[in-house]
Amino acid sequence: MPELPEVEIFRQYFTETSLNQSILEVEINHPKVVRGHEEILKKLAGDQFTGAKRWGKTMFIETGHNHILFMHFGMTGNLNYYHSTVESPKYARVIFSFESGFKLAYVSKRMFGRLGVTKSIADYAKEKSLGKDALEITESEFTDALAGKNKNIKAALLDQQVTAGVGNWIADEILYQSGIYPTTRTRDLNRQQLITTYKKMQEVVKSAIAIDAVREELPAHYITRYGRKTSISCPGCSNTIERTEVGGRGTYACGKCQQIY
DNA sequence: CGGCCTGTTTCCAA
DNA sequence: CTTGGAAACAGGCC
Repeated sequence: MPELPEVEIFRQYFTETSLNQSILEVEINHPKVVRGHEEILKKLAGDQFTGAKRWGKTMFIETGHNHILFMHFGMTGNLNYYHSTVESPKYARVIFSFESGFKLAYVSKRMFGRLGVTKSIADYAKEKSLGKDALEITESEFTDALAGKNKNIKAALLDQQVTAGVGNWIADEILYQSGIYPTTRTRDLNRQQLITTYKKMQEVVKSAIAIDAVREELPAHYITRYGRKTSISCPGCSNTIERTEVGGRGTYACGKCQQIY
């Protein structure tokens, strides 16, 4: 699930459910997903969550004190808010109980995600070398960050140090919408093509957020609408969308509508 | 049983 | 320093 749009929806969900109520207890069902000392997470008991921000695929939760809870969701994480009379969701790895009788679970099936406490968002971003968020980065910052890179454009888009938030399916969609084949070397793209890529990145990310990151509701001219199980035909030319591997990741593209430059 | 997966890190090679 | 490949993490689904 969690690329930028999904994490943004998690952030909205969190904001609507979990703010400004006392935390009674922090239950750690699986210590492996906690980065750093478990004790520091437990100390959130008695505190409250006061706000939530997002940078790329990471969510940052502000508290009444001077520490920030970060959550990264890996490939299979999400949040679940429910009443304590209801059974906790499967794969709930960390559970925050509130005075209200509700709970918030950090759910992670494959446990690739991590959560923990950091001093500030800037500290975390620096430690992880996060580039500017895909929605925050300006056109010229984006083209500057890509200029001269020798790696293929898909790998560059996935590089969180270039811009943070783009994941595998968004990268495929950006390149499909831009008419650029994923293996094109970044330095072989001219400025105008990089600007197109930037604009399509904004468009894809924003439209995914607008439909609450429910893939099936993406526009009909998107190729990533149906996930990756069924073979689909290109909305532009009706050829079958090909599946290849680029940078070790499954990649979908149209060999006719996307050019190698 | 084998292959695949919306992510990241680490190690190694060129 | 840059790039890319492979493995590892864990659990399911087809």
